[in-house]
Amino acid sequence: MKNVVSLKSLAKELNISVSTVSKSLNDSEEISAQTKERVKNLAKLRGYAPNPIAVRLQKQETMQIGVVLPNIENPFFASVLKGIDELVSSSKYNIITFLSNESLTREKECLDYFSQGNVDGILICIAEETNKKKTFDHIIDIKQKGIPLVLFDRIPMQPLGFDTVKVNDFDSIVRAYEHLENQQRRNIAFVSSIPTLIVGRLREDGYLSKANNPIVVAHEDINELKRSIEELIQEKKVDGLIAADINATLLCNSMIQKQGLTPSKEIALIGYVDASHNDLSYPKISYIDQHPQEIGKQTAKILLERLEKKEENVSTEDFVLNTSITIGDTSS
Amino acid sequence: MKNVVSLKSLAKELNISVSTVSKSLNDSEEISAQTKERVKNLAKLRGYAPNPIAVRLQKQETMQIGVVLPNIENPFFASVLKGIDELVSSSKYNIITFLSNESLTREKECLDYFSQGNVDGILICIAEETNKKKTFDHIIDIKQKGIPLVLFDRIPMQPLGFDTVKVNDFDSIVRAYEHLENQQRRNIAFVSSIPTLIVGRLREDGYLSKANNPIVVAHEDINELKRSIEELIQEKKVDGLIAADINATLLCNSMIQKQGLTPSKEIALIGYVDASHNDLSYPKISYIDQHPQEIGKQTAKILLERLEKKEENVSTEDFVLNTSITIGDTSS
DNA sequence: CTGAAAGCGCTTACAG
DNA sequence: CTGAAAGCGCTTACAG
Repeated sequence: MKNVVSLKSLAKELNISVSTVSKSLNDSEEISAQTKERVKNLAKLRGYAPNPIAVRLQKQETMQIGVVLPNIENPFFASVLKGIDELVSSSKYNIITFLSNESLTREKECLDYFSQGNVDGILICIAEETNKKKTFDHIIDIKQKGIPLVLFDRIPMQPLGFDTVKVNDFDSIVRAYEHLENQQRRNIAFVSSIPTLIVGRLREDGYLSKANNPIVVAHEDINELKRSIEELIQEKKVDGLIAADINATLLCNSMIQKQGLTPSKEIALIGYVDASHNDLSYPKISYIDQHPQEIGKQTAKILLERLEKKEENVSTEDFVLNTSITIGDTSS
Repeated sequence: MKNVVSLKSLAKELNISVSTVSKSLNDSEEISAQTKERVKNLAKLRGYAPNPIAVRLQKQETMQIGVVLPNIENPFFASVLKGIDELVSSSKYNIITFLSNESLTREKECLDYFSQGNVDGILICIAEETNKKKTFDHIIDIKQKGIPLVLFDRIPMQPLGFDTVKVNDFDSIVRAYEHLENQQRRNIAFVSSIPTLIVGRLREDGYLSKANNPIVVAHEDINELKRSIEELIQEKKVDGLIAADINATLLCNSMIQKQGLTPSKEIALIGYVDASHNDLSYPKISYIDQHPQEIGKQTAKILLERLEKKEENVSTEDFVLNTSITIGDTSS
């Protein structure tokens, strides 16, 4: 029903062989200009498009790139995906998107599927559960299959032997700290809802490297975190907050607002937010911009390059992208 | 390099024919239990997985579903995608995600690609540009190809002959209006950044059906909208705001906050927000919950059913899902 | 310059 | 119960 027009049907109509039709459409040197013309004209007329599945079987390429995202509802990953899409959509490849929903089991299923010959390359940010359990065998296995894979954002401390793309988390927080110091903030606390996540630990380390009397408030449970932040603010011992992730940032801002404090007066805040959302809000929260689209683009770029040159033994690279600080109303 | 283990290699190792191996692995009745055992054991031992491309070519199915989203950075669509993923990932299909980025041209490219035999079914929300130009030929063309397609969210007024899934936009706003009326709000304005979008018009119509002295503030340009909202609030002639979309909602809230007004006191607000973001914010904005994941699930469900029974001439259905109102701090 | 043949890795009537 | 053959729709050495 779909592709009634095939190489065979074109060949029959033109009274020539399938091979000649195929070669003509692929602009082979072997074929006379005249024949090519005839074939191409009819092909256009009949609206011929090669059956992609057949081409892939023949070429032994899937033309597809598998992407595993931990959580599409986190705007960070949505933007990363947009960046990936921008690069991939202008290549010959397509994206198959899988969501691990932070589950190790699901992540394994995704990689299993991918490694069964369904994709030519893989882009993955590991799930929270994977991060916690430090189980990476299913990822390392991909190497045996000869499928290029690029890790992004949450990069395990131990090298897994793949290209990686991340931002300078440690430095980002150091610079956020310095920014608050320049605002004469002297009692700066660190608030996190991702204490066990790799990026969360790096950010905390950045904070600890600067703070003389560190105050760290960290809970994975949002309600607990909320209560702790509330206490922290009510005690009035801090005049600056650095939040390690979007949830912590929103909670900090929310608690400050609820207390009726003036943004950036009694207490300054810098953290991580969704840029487009933040731009339309008041107060605009000062934030560390990770340029998620750039992360996506860089990740895709590396994979596309790998796919292009297909050399298996090239050593892997670790890309570290820079963040920038956008100052809003909560620190000025 | 990838699939060194194939039916052929298994057959050779077992000294039986490829067809017997194939049938054994597919649990054919024709094969003896003993042979099946031998084959399956070796297959497991060698880690055999059928080459998906070859299977697809044979079965004339791609096992893939194409999804076109206008804007992945809008949390609404991110959640819809999550809903779609939830259903599709437990089926035999996979999702190929394309982003139209609100461009008609890009949307056409996506559908062209899909219709060239790359997917078995399509899920699409049309781009803003498509909506504006009312150009739907590229969508209607899909019907000739016999590929099932389901439209969601932005459903053109004129029927295109496909299944559709949307929410009751008109009624949603009517109920939001009534909610504010119950709060003794008497001068309720309508604020929109999507005046030309189908859903925006329906929402506006809902508002107009209720308001005696309607005040509509609508601009696609965010900065203009911002100025207009500011004026509207400063004039102090309204005590209630209904926002038609996430951007309008955030701007309204931001302007109210900036004026130092107490949430829900001088002026009430209800609109559209990202639920998870809103839950962590203060003030929590009262909002119309569209249950985007449910939209995604319903959309995917319909397509999967179509794919299952493959009847071509079944009449199409229009599904209208209900929204609900979640009351926050901005109206109580 | 054109075409017959083999093959990509599978499935499935059909024969034995 | 097993296997040889044809075919899914292409591509590409190879012969002519």
